[in-house]
This record gives sequence, structure tokens and C-alpha cells, in this order.
Amino acid sequence: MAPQDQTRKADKAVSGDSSVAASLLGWYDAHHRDLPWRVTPGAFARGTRPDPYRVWLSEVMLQQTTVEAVKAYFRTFVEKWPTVAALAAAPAEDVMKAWAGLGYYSRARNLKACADLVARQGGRFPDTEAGLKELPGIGAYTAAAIAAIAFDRPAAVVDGNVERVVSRLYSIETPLGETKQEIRALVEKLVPETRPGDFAQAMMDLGATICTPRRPRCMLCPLREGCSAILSGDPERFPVRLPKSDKPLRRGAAFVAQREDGAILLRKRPDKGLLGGMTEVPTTAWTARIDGATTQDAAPFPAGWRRAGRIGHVFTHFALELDVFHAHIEGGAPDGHFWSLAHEISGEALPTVMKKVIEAAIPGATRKQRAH
DNA sequence: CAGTCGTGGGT
DNA sequence: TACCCAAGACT
Repeated sequence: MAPQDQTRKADKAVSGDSSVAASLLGWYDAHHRDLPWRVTPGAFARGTRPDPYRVWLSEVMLQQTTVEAVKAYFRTFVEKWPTVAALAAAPAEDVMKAWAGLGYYSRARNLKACADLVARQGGRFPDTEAGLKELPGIGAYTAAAIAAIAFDRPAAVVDGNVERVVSRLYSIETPLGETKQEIRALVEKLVPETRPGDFAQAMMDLGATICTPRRPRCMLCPLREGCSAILSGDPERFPVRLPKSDKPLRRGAAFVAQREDGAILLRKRPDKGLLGGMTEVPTTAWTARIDGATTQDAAPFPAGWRRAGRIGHVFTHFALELDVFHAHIEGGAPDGHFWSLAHEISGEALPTVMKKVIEAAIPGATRKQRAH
């Protein structure tokens, strides 16, 4: 059976045989989630197969993003761009606008680059893990997931859910991050020869609905009899994580300039870095210092700036507070800036933090407007 | 290779 | 409230 591993505490709990996959697949057939990008379990055995384009699109959207947040974006994308060729034919700007609000915007740029590449190479995605991993925006996880789900390859799919499930199955004490290879090796032993894609999705469904980070529903778990963490009495203790570093606070000021007709002055951020390629209102630099930079003296141009409030926003590695100023101005747009009419604002590539800024100055401005 | 990169929902 | 963290990739 499975070779013993030094870091495994309860090596008798699960032996790495096929019973785990069998139990899990049986549970999946009965309790799988119905999701917009999914096909019914057992597709390949019925002679059908998922559309690789939809699998790829969903997997990229789901990177570090919740299922609930992805659903609406996925539907919008497949309606606007039903095929990889259609997405490749779309202007990058339109893709960024459609992605606005979903976060991690480099994903959208890589998505477009990947679509262009695949379309140029004939419109078909590579059907192997190695081939997929060469594409922009597709890393170890996503390559394995597409290979398994779309192409029936027995790839070891390891995401946050799988890390949690496996770390509990074997009660792994090593903190996450140092144990990637160990978990991957364990998953490789569990992947069944048949239905590897369903197995991968089943592991993720189990992690999302049963083996949850807090208060896992162990009594409902199809793997409870082989789970070492249950024997330990405290499954919630796993996975063991490294201590988090605290978030610094940055401050700045943002300036919402409004024309007589209501149009708002915007500009585009550089393609790389934070909120890369997205649209924003003029702002000062966001600095760690708390000083005069947040006063209207730092405005990009003189105007009758009136303080409209302050918004807060939390990014992955820092928190931000922006003082919002509002003014009505006349004349043309400064270099690198453009006017966005009232009915266009909701369609701009505005990240959430910028919608907060504009809302603070002009309540309702970023809400989608109904026709008439 | 540790840091960078968003956002919203759950507890 | 404050914290956790989600179907990670890239540098």
C-alpha cells in the first residue's frame, strides 16, 4: 500500500487505495453541485464531453474566487463570447470591462492572451497537462484541472479545497506552503483511472460543502471512516497554517471631476501592477505616510474641490483609505484622461475601489441605468 | 521564492 | 468588528 511518510501522523487511517475514490465518486453522483459550467457526472462514459473552452474559462475565473461571485460573470462571458475564437476576436478593452469587479485583473489580460494564442493555433486547447501549463494564466492547478475535467486525464488536481481535505485525511502537521509536494504525491495515489475529472470536482465539492474550513460536517462525510483528523478529535485544526503578517495601511486622495453634463473624468492605469489596465479617477500616490498628501493641495489641477467623504478598501496585502474630493470643472480632458458620460460609467473597467470613490462623490453614479 | 495581485461573503 | 479565506499565477 502507500509508502509511509515521515510527516504522516496516523498512517493507518487511509491507505491510499481505491476505496477513497470509490466512496467519493459515489457521494458525488448523489450530492454534486449543479454549476453553470458543469456537465452531468459520468460524461465521458456516456460518450459526451465538456466544452474545453467553458472549462478553461470557469477555472480561470475560479482562481482565488468564490463560486457565487463567478456564476454571473461566467454567464455573461459565454453569452458575449461563446467560443475561444469569439473571445480572441474581442477587443482587450471589452474583456477588461466585462471582468471589472471580479478582481485579480492580470487574469483577464492572461485570459485574452491565452485566447489569442489558442485561436491562432487552430482554436483547440492542448489536451495534456504539460501543454496546457505552457499557456498564459494556466499554472499547475489549472492545467491539471482542465486536463482532468475537459480531457479525462488522470491529473492530480490540488487546490485549496484538496489541500484541506488531504491534510485532514492524513492529519498533516506540516504548515501549508511547506507541504505542497507531499500533498500532491498523496493525491496522485488517490486519483482513479476512470472519472478523474469527476474525482477532482468531487474533492472540491467535498471541501466546499462538507470538509469546510470551519465547522466541517464530518457526520455527512463519505470519507469519515478513513479520516485521521476525525480520530484526532479536532479536524478543524487542519490544515496547519503559517502565521499571517499584518496589513499596513496606506492613504491617499481621489478626485472626482464632473463636467456640466455629468460626465466624469477618468484615466487608465498602467497595464502592470495593482489594478493593471483598469480605469480610475485621478488620485494621489497611495503612501504609508499619514500627512498632507490627503489634502486637496495635492489635486491634479486647480478646481473648486469639495471634500465628499472618505472610503476604505482592503486589498490582499494592504488596506487603503482615500479621501474623496469632488468638483465641477469646465474645458477639455487633461493629457491621458477622458470623459465618461453618465450612462457609460457603469460599463467602464472600474475596479470596486473606484466605484466606491465615485459613489462617495456622486451617489448612484456607477449603478447600471435602466433604459428610460 | 517570498511578495504581489481584488473582492465579497461567512463567522 | 475583525478576521478568515476562496477552484492560484506570476515574478
